Amino acid sequence: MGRSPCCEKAHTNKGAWTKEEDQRLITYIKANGEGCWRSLPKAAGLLRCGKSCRLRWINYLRPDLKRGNFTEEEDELIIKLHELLGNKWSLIAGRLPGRTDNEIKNYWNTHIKRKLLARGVDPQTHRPLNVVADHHNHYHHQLQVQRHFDAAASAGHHHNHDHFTVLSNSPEACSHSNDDEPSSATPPSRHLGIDLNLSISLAPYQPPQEEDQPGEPLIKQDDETASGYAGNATTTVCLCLNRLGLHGGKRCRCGRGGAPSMQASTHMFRFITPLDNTTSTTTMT
DNA sequence: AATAGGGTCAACCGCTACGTA
DNA sequence: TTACGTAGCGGTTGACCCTAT
Repeated sequence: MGRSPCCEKAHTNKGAWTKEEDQRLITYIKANGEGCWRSLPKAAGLLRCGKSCRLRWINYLRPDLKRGNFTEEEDELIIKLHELLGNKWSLIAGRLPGRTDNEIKNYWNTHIKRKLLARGVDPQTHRPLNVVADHHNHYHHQLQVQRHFDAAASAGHHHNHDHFTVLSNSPEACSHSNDDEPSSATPPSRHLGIDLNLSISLAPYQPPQEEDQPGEPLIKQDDETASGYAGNATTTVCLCLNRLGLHGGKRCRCGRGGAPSMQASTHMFRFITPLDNTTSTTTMT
């Protein structure tokens, strides 16, 4: 019955990490890099579950972590991203370099929730507490945006600061929003006041150089990021939903996504998101 | 000084998604 | 197509810390 445990529980430490354990983990990852968390504990000489090692590294030991208090700007960004994405902490964390999903989740639950309540705003719906909200439409909008995020996040970029833009440039892009949905009134390439210029990146987020041109609803992928790691090799990311992923430097041949015949311009991909029987065309550049 | 209560946050747990054989 | 293994995510827990009494 039930699933098998992720590791041998009988011989693993639990609870707080010691300095010695931390040092072992740091030393091992510096020498061998991240990855293969299951086998890492044994290789590093740690009596820990692989999941525990991964969590410890990601949430505490990673050298690029920004420790310390959240700034007011970070607060507001988290609030806006949460309004857009809901409890997608890893995606929110991707927009806040040096912050972890766990840290943001904790901060949300301990500080921001209270802050919003003090403002008279419901932390879940981001609507005034005295308004009976139409949650369905709000959820629907979030879901659709999340599908875009999830799709790209699934390309294996989870903790590498994926950053996306949902460019709601056309009425169709927000046709699922109800009238009081804030996004319906936001100008192109901005959503809830956030620059959501969409790109998928394995590198830390860099703000876009210039405004995007108005046009179709877009999910944008930077040229640099389209190449995976910022380098010369071009690794195409296919975002056709069923075949999402990296294709080893070759364009996807699924016929819907990055097939060369689909688009004359380079780095431009399209995919169709069959959401509730409406066709949402998304373009990748 | 002792202690109760609340706040914070690191860590764990269970689940899902995805890759591969 | 299916089964299995692994990585990652989000919710929850509990130990520790701080403050008020």
